[in-house]
Amino acid sequence: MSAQIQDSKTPSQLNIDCKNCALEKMCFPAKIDAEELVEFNQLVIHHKPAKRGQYWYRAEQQFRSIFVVRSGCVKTLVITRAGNQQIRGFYLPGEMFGLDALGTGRYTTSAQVLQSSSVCEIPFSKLDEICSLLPSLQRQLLHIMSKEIHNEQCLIAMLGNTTAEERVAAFLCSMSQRFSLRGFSANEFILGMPRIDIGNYLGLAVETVCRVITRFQKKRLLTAQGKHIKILKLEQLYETASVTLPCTSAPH
Amino acid sequence: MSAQIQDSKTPSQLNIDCKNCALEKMCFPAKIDAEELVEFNQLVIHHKPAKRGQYWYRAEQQFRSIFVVRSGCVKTLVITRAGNQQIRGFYLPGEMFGLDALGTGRYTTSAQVLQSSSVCEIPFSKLDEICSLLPSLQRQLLHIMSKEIHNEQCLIAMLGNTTAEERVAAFLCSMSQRFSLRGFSANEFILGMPRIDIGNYLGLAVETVCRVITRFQKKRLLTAQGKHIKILKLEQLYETASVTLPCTSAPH
DNA sequence: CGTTGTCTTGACGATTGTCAATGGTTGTGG
DNA sequence: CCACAACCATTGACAATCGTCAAGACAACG
Repeated sequence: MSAQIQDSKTPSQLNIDCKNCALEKMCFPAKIDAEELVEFNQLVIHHKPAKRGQYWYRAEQQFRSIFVVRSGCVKTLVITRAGNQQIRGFYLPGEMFGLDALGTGRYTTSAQVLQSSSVCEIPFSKLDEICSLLPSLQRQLLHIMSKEIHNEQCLIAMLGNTTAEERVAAFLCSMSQRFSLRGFSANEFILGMPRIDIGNYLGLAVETVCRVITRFQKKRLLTAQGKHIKILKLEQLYETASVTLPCTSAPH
Repeated sequence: MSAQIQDSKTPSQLNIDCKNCALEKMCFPAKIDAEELVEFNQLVIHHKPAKRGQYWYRAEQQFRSIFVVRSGCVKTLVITRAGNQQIRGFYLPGEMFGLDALGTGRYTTSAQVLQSSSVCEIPFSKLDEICSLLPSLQRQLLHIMSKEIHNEQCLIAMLGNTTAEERVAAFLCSMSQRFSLRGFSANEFILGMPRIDIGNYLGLAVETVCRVITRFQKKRLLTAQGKHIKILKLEQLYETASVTLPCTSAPH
């Protein structure tokens, strides 16, 4: 089952350069200098936008690349023994996925496009070569991975909360934070994923997610029209989330 | 608040050598050669056993070292806004903690001794130096971090389960696996942590953890006498856990 | 403009948290 | 070795929360 995105159409590279990318400051090459950036740019595959539902890789496939979201939203998931999908993470612009495969040599999750999104692919064999020449890049990679660990610890914090309100609040705070760190508004954003995926991710039924959001609206903490979220009382939302945020993905 | 373990008594180094350590095969220097191991061993601080309740580091403190559990059990935790502790992870012999600090330069959790345990400390500044000389060690560090990411994804999987039975089953399976990977029995082990910490970790009340374990005993899936767990039907426990395990810490 | 998927709400039953009580375990100091 | 004090594990009763089922509104998309 070679079910990569290349199956249906072969996406060619776009004429995009790391140097001009809006994400440059928060992406992989954030701390390397101009000359090195040119070199780095050459190994990156800047894919054309991919449509909803398509896969960047599937669980068990051999590790080949690390990916960075340029726009849109990507989710990672596994299929449980019962045959259900369980969502492991959402990735917003500037965030990196595929890192978990580095240790085992195989992807442990599948990565699927949620909103149509553009993604950059960094083949690891080449990255590894370059890293051994550029200590700063090597260090940058370590930092990104450490941040990833930190992010996941924060997700764990979120899921460790016992009540649905705490979890949903923590989820929204984490989203707010991630958007904010990428230069978007911390108070108003469009969620890239449907409620059912949020529920799956948080270990809650869709209906519970909806009801909690409705409750938050009645308390005037926020307004929500579908995926469009506007947070009115961020501080109070953080209090509801209870756990020690801020947590997620600072620019690398 | 300099609340490290050194406060009460200054633990001196033990006369222990990485070369003779039972964990050598699954620890940090697993893949480096004999000469390099000597060098590596010199930078490791082999601490004397620490007592229950003592801290190895606290959240917000400046990152200085990575730690490896040699024996016993260590938990990492944060204090929530409400002033409660939330447990982020348990670390068994051969497992490494403190990795999340690498990116931010500060520990994001506090690390506290559960069962009295021995720990090795690896000062990072020196490790960083050695790593730039030994590419194999550098690569090993990346692998360890990637594994850590994978582990946490598995925890996320566990917490993403909606029912208490699924969560507790997943927790026990994960423990079974981790013990097994370290050469202990997969079916019979002593949990290093009290029920209340398991509950906290899983987002469940203590009583629920107890009741689920009692239910498992009635179903003859396992027997439990306090912390002593004996799994009778591991396969069925995995089915109850639902999520795709195996997941945790393969030897690095 | 219909089709499909998503969001929202209500009703009800199952699960889980809270409170309270009891017995067991572990560790400490005499 | 014993006695005591913490701490821990377990169980029951009851209330709150959450999942399930069902139905309808809304939105996105071809």
